[in-house]
Amino acid sequence: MAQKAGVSVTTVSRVINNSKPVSSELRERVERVIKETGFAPSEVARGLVHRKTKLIGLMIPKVANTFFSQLIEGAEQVAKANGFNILLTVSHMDMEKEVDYLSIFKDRQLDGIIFSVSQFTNLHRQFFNEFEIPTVFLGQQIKETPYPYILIDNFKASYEATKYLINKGHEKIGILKGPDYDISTGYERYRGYQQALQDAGLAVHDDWVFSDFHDINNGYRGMKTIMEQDELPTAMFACSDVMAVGAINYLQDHGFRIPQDMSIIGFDDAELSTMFRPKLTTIRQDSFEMGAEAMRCLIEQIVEKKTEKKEIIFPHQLIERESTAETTNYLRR
Amino acid sequence: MAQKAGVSVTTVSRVINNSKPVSSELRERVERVIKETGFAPSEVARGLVHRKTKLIGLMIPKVANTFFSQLIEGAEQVAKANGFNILLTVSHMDMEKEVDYLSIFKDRQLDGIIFSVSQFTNLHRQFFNEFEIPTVFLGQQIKETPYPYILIDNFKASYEATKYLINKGHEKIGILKGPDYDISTGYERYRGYQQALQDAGLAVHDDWVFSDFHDINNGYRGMKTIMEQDELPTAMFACSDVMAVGAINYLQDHGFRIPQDMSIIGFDDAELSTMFRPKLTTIRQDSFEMGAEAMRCLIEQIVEKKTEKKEIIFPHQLIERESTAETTNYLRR
DNA sequence: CTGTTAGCGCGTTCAT
DNA sequence: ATGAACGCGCTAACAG
Repeated sequence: MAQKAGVSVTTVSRVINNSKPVSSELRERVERVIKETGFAPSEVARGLVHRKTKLIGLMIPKVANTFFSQLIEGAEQVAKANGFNILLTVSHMDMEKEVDYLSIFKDRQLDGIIFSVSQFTNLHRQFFNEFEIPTVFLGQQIKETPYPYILIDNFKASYEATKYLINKGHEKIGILKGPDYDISTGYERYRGYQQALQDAGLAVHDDWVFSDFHDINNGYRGMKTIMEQDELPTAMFACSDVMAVGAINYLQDHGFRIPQDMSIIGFDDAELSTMFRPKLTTIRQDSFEMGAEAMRCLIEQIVEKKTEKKEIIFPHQLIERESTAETTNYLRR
Repeated sequence: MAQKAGVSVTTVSRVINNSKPVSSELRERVERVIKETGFAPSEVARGLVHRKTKLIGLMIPKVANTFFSQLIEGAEQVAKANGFNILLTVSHMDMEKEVDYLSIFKDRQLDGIIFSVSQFTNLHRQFFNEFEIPTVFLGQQIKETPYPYILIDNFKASYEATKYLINKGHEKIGILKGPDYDISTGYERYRGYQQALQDAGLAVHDDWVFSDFHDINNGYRGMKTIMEQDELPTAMFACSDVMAVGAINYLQDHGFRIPQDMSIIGFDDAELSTMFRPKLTTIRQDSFEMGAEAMRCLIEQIVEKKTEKKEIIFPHQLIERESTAETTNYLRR
């Protein structure tokens, strides 16, 4: 390339990067050859020199889930706009895999990491102690690293969801939640639910609590389990829209009407929640924007070369639709 | 690292790669230091030497779509198992972006590309003429490159879907399809529909043909448009489950019953199709496995260092559920 | 303004 | 069995 234009590689580098003045004659000559050959500098070699790869590691538990797939799109868009690309990994909630991927991120010298941790174990701790790499945590309050995290106030949102049901006259309220070790959808959301009940002088009924991964079948199973109890709730707080839909499926399949026979509130406001009938009353969180903001925050760390502990709390919003109603002549077994 | 162990970098390289015999004494010494320091070789530098990055570029039009999100998971899993990682890009059906990303893939010296093209333009052609990089096309029959493509037989699948409706006694059948330039979901599926009608001596009714991106709102809009005609179909072939769901939403919102008043068959067999009520009759395609197979095929090209034109046709399957029925006293306006 | 030199962190000769 | 020297493709520092 350089000799084709009859100049030194340095000159080529200079016209490409506009890093130093080059006489218009040489510049033109170089530019012409670039056009002709379609030459473009190797990002790998550049990465070696600059110790920057312009690559962001994005690690999430699952792709096939509206929350995360939207989040990916938000992150990708911001990354692209700033000249970064995304290396995507899927952890499937497997903590060993997570740590494994972290070390791959390090070896590949990624410029930064956006990480939706399932659980912060000692191995995670060790990694972040040992290596310094700009990071943004997603969905969990990771307080023991110097890096920002971004999430909604799960406790508050769940408190509001439960309170909303209580205000509708419900006193018997069950919950379909994530696994216990999932801090946000398993632990925090349960806490909010619990607190709301307690503040209203209502008791938590253990038989109405069901925990598992968020998928439709578990929603179905969870609702089934609960409907097999002697005493039945009149409303359910589902910690995800898919859980809510699974629950509604079970109920409808067994002759119950929503919301007349059971009120159900979901969480996420996935596309699902408006295409499903009845349309879901739910808690909205803007996952696309959360992905975008996480990426912005990360890129800021990278270019400013400094990270400050930040807590970014995203707003949530209760959206009332058709799956919830006032308590009135509700069925009893 | 090398001096910490009191050996040359070469020796370190040898124990890490097991490339040449090293005395057990030095080996142990090196291994100990590796353990202690957590040293791992820079993948970037390795990439520069080997001209291999162990990175696969995956380009798809959208993430938040079951078909693609499952496909990503399939591809990621196989990549991971073979020591590759995925650089993910989202094209949003924008052809300029596609070409843009292709050139990024080249500059980053990715080892291979999995590419869901929206439309193969001259710029695409030019790229693949100019540069040699292992590729697998996804979802479209790209015949003009030496690279394999993988897809289902869209024509046949649509033919079967339409035929199924005809066998149920339907003679007035509409279609909700992708945009015209989308070869697979817009063009091929329409062709299959058309051919099935023709073979049955039925005419294509242009007023019952609606084309747009596959999303729920367009399904709703499309169905609305069609239901505003003077003459109405008794069955619809929706070229995606989301379109089908949008259509059903419109119909149900306006007092029609599915399948009694209108039969609807979808396409994809997304998770959606069983959680929605009525459960969707649909054409199943295994997107997870397609992603996995695409990745296998690509990695094979990479390691064997030779590519042969292959056409991989994936099986599809009609799954009968609740959204379709025999024609009987169907409504007329 | 331009070219030469050095070095980013490895792997791969080629000597020893 | 080991290490020194070279090169992967690029940019930064130094000369001229």
